[in-house]
Amino acid sequence: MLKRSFESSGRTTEIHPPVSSPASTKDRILGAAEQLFAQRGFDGASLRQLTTAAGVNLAAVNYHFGSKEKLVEEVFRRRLDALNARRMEALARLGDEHPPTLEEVLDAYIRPALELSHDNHGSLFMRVLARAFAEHDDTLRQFLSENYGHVLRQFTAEFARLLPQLSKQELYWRIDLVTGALTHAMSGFGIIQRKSDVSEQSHREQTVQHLIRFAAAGLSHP
Amino acid sequence: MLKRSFESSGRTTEIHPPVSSPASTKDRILGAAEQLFAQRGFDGASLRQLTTAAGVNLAAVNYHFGSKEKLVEEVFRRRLDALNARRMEALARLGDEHPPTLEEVLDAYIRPALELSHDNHGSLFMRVLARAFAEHDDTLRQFLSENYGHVLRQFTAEFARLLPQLSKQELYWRIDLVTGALTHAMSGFGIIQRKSDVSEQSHREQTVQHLIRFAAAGLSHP
DNA sequence: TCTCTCGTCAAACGATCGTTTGCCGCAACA
DNA sequence: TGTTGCGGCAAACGATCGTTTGACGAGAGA
Repeated sequence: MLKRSFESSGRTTEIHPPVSSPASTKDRILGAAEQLFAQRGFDGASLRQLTTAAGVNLAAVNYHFGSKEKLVEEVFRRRLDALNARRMEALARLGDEHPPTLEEVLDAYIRPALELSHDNHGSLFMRVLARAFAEHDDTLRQFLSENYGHVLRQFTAEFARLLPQLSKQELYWRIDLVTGALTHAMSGFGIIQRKSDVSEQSHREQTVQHLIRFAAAGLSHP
Repeated sequence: MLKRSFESSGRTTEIHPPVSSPASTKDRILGAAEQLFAQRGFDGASLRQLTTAAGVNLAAVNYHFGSKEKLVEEVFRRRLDALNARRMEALARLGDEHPPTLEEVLDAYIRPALELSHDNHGSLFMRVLARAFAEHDDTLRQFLSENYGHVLRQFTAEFARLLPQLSKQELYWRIDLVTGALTHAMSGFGIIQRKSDVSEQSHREQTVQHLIRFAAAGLSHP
């Protein structure tokens, strides 16, 4: 019957994701979609598998999201809105006292992503993100560029200020390589085994430091 | 009717790929498959699109390769056999006179891949490879590990010898990050625009040096 | 109480998928 | 000159895909 448009899909009524105890149909779909998209890809996961896993009717996806493609976008939006907001906050907080160092800027970029990838379902989402990078789907790339391009531009400007010796072309090159390394690592290829004698938190801190030092070396080498 | 097994598929009669002027049906399929897999993914490219592009009958794929999955493997095998052979040759050639440097080992690993990615269809194949990394398809990963794992192990051993200060865990970590960066870059994300005033060859040489220095910095930073 | 909207549901739609079938023509070989 | 087997072809197979439909019940508002 009535189909709610993508832009007005309840974003005023519920600011934060699930919270409600049994989880709404929309949130159950989003959760199952994230998991199945990560495991089998956007095309590989069918709406029938997805709705069965979520315990909802097949038609629910088209009713609540309009189409499978819109569902994909919503999966991204739900995570990336929070992720990039935290990145921007962290970056803004840096300039308060002194000009930030390269490692501090990298920390602002990397730490929110790593915290997300250590969430309950966050690591699944990082795989989804890696898939999106590998698939040269223009529609999805345009969506990402339009909605979150300003974050990358802001960080790029910061890197350019910190690495004035690099030409624009060189800088873009290195940022691209760093992006590839981080995406690859955080999508779960990097088998970051936590030893049983270190806490979850200290392990994460070690990983953050590891990634930051690698990225800093790749960006600033002579 | 008769279906030739995967292992004996004419690898004795024609050592090198196409060469024959109008190209055999098998090679036309392989070429079209490489292109379409790169553009639309393994699932996204249908056998009908593929055989139409190749100018062959729909049934030809199952006749010559047995199944779509076997075709995927053959696409990989055709490129990776040559690629990894050249890598191993380059690595073996290094030890002749003096113990190799880190940059020389990286050169042996990177240069063959970059030359492939600048080939006619080679760059398409690097995209296929990036997709394979992103898709956590166990069958495909096992195939890659079984057939080309020894190459990665050989280079890893060389890196371990050159970077004795790193723990095993640290070394694996860094190799993984470098792998992600190189895969990402060479699959065509890195927009390596060649300026019109430099030759193709000198541009490639610059790119090789760029990647080597980035990888060396990431591997050996304190 | 009547009406209308919303969410859910089973069922079906047409399209497309990978694979299989049976037939045909050509070339090699006896 | 028959026979045999390989490769190509159109056509169809059953399965699965994303999407749409129409009916049904619960709940809010008049």
